[in-house]
Amino acid sequence: MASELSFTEENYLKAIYHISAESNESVNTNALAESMNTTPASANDMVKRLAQKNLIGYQKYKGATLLTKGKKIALTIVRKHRLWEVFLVDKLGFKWDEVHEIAEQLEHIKSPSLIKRLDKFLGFPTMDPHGDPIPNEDGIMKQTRRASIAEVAINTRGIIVAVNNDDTLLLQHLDSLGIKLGSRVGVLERMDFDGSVSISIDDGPKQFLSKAVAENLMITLTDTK
Amino acid sequence: MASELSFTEENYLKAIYHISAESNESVNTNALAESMNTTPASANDMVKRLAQKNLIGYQKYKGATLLTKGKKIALTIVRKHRLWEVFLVDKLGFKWDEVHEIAEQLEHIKSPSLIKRLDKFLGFPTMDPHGDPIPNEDGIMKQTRRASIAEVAINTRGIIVAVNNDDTLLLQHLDSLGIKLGSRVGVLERMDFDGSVSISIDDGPKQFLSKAVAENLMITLTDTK
DNA sequence: ATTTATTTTTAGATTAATCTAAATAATATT
DNA sequence: AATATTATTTAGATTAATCTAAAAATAAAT
Ligand SMILES: [Mn+2]
Ligand SMILES: [Mn+2]
Ligand SMILES: [Mn+2]
Ligand SMILES: [Mn+2]
Repeated sequence: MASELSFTEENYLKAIYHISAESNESVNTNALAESMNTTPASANDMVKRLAQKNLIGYQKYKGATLLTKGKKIALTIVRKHRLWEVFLVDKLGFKWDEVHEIAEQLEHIKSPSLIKRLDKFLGFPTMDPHGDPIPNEDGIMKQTRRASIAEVAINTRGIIVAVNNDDTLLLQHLDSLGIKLGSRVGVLERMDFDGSVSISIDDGPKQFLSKAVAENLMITLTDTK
Repeated sequence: MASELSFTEENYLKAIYHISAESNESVNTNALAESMNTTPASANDMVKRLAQKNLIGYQKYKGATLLTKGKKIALTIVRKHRLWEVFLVDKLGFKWDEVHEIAEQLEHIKSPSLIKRLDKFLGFPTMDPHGDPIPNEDGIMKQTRRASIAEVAINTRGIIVAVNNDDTLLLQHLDSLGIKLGSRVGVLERMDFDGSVSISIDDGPKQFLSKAVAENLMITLTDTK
């Protein structure tokens, strides 16, 4: 049977999913431990547990990879996390930099019908407040083509669809600049010296972003004119 | 510091609250164990833990009582449970007999601002879908005067505000009779032989209720005419 | 190819929450 | 008052999840 996973097991599966989504490689113990804010010994213990349950593939010294069943669970957690974030922002009026920790708890509520109804109540959203795609019930999410403002060509225009960083300080900085999801961005100039860029938001005045900030701002390419 | 209670500790506090709400006596080990679906040994262990934390008063062989701090926590859990039940019914369209188990999970989400916003989003309700009062932030709830249909005088009129039983079979039976919270009831007759009663719902046709059903239907007294 | 450094795994402890079975205390019954 | 019954507590184990410290394997550097 499904045998009901613990919150901890679910969180590990999600961490393995997120880490391997970037690298496409098997997830090594140290990276997993760091992501989970725990020790390599603990991560190793859990990896063995999850392998036992046929949720991940694991061989000694060779890291972990999600198996079909584990990946499906991970995507369900991601789906719930992002749907709840939409609820918190759209319905309860939270700001987008306040919702992650609460969603971290809500994502573990076990009730398929709850998520079905929540999805409908929210109007079947495809993106969370940070622009990350929401997997559907089958774990499929439409991958929008993206690039960071730091790497995009001059004169590129696009729409901000994601911020690759949950750091509250960054999110608040963006708020103060009037930058939010859905903002239309034009990339005007790039200083080769430090990688900083000048941009305009919604055809407003020129503003400057450091490379560190620009790297975290993902846009969909709409127009290169 | 608050030191963050576990779900289990919260559930025990809530159970102690509910059991002692009826009897006004200290809660004995066996009753607590039964309510928690566990063994007396486990309940006894937990009672010692909670006493250690000054949440409950406890002396060997003399049962447990909530202390100020523990009662406040218990009432917060009850508040969250009932607010979430309102959400599930009013916003997501669940039926009132489907929400308890989900609320049992949601009640443990830790975020005061979430509950504040949820309360506002729901329009500051004072009753949950089963007619139970929702404690405010200070743990105060307005106690409506209630009586069961089984004990009320003939010709009493009132509004159904609670069903004293979570049994799905009962709740479905009531649904089939068109009886729900907020229904206006007139008590027409009572058979002394078996305690069954005839009533009308919302001035509709005469319907019969067994004593067992009538006992679980609580009304507020509006009119004795 | 050795040596050094890093990563990964194991061994052994700890804490929360639970259980079974046995012991003890409190009640109830003769 | 002695005995039987019931309620409560303790003793000893178990499981999940975690840790520290030590051992083993792999990778990197000389
Ligand atoms: Mn998030
Ligand atoms: Mn989580
Ligand atoms: Mn309930
Ligand atoms: Mn609960």
